[in-house]
Amino acid sequence: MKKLDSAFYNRADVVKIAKELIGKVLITHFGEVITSGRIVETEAYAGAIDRASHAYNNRRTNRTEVIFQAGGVAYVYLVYGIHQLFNVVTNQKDTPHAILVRALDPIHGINTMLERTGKHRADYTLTKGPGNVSKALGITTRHTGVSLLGDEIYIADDDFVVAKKDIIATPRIGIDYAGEDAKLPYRFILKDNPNVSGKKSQNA
DNA sequence: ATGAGGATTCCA
DNA sequence: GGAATCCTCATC
Repeated sequence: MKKLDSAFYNRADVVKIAKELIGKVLITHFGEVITSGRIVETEAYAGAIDRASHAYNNRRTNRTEVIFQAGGVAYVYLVYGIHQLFNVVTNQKDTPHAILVRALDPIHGINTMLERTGKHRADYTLTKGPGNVSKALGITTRHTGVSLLGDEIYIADDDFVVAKKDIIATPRIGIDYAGEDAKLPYRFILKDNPNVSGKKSQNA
């Protein structure tokens, strides 16, 4: 397993990186506890020019500041007062690009994921959807700003091969407020993977 | 100080 | 289809 390095995260094309993250492995290692899963769904958020992005128009607030850091850190925030969403920050300092990880195929630590989520069966809902990804891997808003080059949270390449034709681009989910930008094909899913979130009509 | 709204999930 | 739930942000 090769941990992705700063050269991977610091590139300029956030949409391309979002696509490349499909098939990579997201790992959390807190204390002695390791959980991981293969990334099967991502969404790119193109910063200043993207109405769907929290950093649209270079909006800098306490919350969004971490997105302006150089690529390779975690951006974790709370939505609906309930769910914590894990993002990967990319590009250079002051260019606020981020990629939301929306679904995983569980690999390691499934029993721990069941404990964390309070679920009783390891079915496809365990890491389906961005709220569930964070919950299963134990990621919370405390981890916003954590480096992905460290050992607590990181992404690795285990040489798993994803065929180009098995990666499908679609519009992003839950961003109707973004006007025309809501139509951009910035969401990537691994074809036919049961963990992928959204309705069937959103996965073609 | 206040109020509106959200990159969701779960159940009916 | 609708509630849960609370932080963030813009505005007053």
